[in-house]
Amino acid sequence: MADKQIRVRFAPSPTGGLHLGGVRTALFNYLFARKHGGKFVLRIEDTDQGRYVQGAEEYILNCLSWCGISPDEGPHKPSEFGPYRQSERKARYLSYAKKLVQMGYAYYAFDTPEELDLMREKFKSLTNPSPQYNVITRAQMKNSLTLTEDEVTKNIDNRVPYVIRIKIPAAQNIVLNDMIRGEVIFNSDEVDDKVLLKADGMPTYHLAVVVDDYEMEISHAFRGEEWLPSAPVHILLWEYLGWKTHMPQWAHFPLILKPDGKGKLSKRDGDRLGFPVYAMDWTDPKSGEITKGFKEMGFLPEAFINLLALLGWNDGSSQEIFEIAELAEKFSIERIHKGGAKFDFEKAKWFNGEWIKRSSTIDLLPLVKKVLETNEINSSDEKIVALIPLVKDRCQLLNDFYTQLAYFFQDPHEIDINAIKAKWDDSKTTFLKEWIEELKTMLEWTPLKLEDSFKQAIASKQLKAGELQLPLRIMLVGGKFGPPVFDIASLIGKDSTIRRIEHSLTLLN
RNA sequence: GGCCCGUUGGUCAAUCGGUUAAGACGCCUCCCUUUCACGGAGGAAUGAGGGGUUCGACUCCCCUACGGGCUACCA
Repeated sequence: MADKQIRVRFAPSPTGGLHLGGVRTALFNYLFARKHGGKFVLRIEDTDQGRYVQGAEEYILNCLSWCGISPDEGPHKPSEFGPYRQSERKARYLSYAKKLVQMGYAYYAFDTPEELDLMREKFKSLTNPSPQYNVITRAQMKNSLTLTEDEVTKNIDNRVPYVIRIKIPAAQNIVLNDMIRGEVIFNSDEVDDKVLLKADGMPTYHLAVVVDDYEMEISHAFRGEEWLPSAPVHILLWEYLGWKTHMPQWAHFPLILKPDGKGKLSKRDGDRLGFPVYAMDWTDPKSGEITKGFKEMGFLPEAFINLLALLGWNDGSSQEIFEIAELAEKFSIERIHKGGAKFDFEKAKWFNGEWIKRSSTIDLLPLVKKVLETNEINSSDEKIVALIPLVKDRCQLLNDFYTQLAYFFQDPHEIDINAIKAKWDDSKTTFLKEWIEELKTMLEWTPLKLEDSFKQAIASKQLKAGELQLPLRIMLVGGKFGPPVFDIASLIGKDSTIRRIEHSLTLLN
């Protein structure tokens, strides 16, 4: 294994939006490949024609590309290991399935869905609510183990629909060596005769994953923990196909769980709790329904990757902010947790805030510009460049730049006038009216001059700066937030400053 | 129900037999700041329970409890 090329794969099925757990699996694969100088391949598991969704494959590629973890090989970048869509590899699965039947490791089964239901109903008991198709039950079903050879060939000739099932041996220990969990032992009596080849001629995941991992020379196979129970089927298949010595090293990643209750995180939880679950916006081609993604929610890909990497993995130090190259350097499968992690959106936002703070103005410029544009604010680059340093410490999501910047471009839509009213009186109105007159004659419109002017005027009226500076801010920006007030006044200009004060004054009457 | 995986503060988590059980998010207090953030200093908060093994267990073993996954001609 040491001298073998490291090859890993991410194998999503194109059924919809790309879940953050999927991105993390892709990321861990990518990091492992980078760390060991291997190849990261994308394989599309589109064997379920009923669940296939138009556009999902391209969308997945876009997500990975946005995250900066584009695969080295895949349908978009073929090499000698292709094709990379399982639907395009159909013929191979059939021939391997037949080979397994010939060798006695699999068999034809002609049971209809109704007959399967019937069987499950018949064998159902309190102690066994979901009977399997296994050593016991297969003897009573319609398959090439119970039928005569003639009957079987007749069925096939008559195009009676059939599936091919693996024939799980009785009373055998199947050992999985998992890089994260160590040795996991399964008893073959507990695993059922999984369908390998479906009636439509397509393989199930079980067959496809081992055929493809073998043919694509995958050295390490990583996937979510939900696959652990079917691992014995895959191990048996590697053995039966005579490829045991080529079997990849397995690792089953812990699941990403719902923040509140129980269970793995789903798209629904995001909708319910108000945070994204998909990497990017996903539009369902049938319903047209849009599901929000991290990208559109205002996440930086660097932050997204960073927070995902730390969900179930750490380098053993207390460092939390990593860029992708550093992750690739420090990553190791052995340091991945065994237990699932609840997703915490607050912490996710913190990561993003850290990355915004770390990003340069120039890197932020196009992103901020876009946020402003989607809110119908068009501005020169120069102005945005001047503004970004003023507010970026106040933004956790890119979209926060809109709230933090809008009042530089337009008068505030809403003014928290009640916050002013509470401690207002005529003397303050008078003061501002007089100060406006002074502003009108002001030649140098700089923060410093403005502050001087304001403070001197205040002093001469025997008022306190604190009592008027906050109201002034609210008049200019609409609320209690934003950079130093005289910076704002200076940047929005004389006319806007005076207009906004006057407007608030009329509201106060 | 069965099988499998897991279990350190509310959350993410360090520890790989000997520590006052790190750090981070969130929360609270204070400082900085006549706003909000950022930053700084503090604070509350953790080994599921019970048995072993050991001079010594968060760490190793067993049982229980709890959580999760799987149990499709879906992946």
